[in-house]
Amino acid sequence: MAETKYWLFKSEPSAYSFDDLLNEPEQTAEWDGVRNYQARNFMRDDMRVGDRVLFYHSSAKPTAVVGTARIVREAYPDATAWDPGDKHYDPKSSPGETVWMVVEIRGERRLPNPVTLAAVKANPKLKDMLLIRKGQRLSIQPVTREEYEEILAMGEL
DNA sequence: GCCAACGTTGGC
DNA sequence: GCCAACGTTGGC
Repeated sequence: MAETKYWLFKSEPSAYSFDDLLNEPEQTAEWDGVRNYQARNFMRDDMRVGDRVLFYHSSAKPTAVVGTARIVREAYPDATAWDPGDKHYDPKSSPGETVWMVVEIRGERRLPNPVTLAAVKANPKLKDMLLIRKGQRLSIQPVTREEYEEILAMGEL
């Protein structure tokens, strides 16, 4: 059996929040609109059902990890890429020649105590997280098991 | 609203 | 293949 992996997904809550995810049927949503090759490669090549996800609110007050989720469906083509009316339309992609992919995630649990970016930066155990690396903008990032568990511990009161 | 950092595009 | 210009991300 493949080893469980750990991820951090960023979302601007004004566009799509953790509450939005929890309000979906089955708390499950397609993670579409990703238009970055590195993030796509993580989804396409590395994510497996059961992998754990930290859900992070960017451009929010405060910016924080607010909940957990799981990968519930592995990568398949992102149909929003060939919808001319979609915000993330990309003419490079077509049903015959897929460029962009999605996975599905299921919202799991809201953290009682959201772990703010400031709290992450203040914790020496988390000093290597990509999230706090200068200039790091990836919307999907790998996280180590240790980092994931530290965030969860901080997320309890 | 500003702007640094980064990825992508396109001219050459 | 280089690199300047441009668009986007995201913290502040």
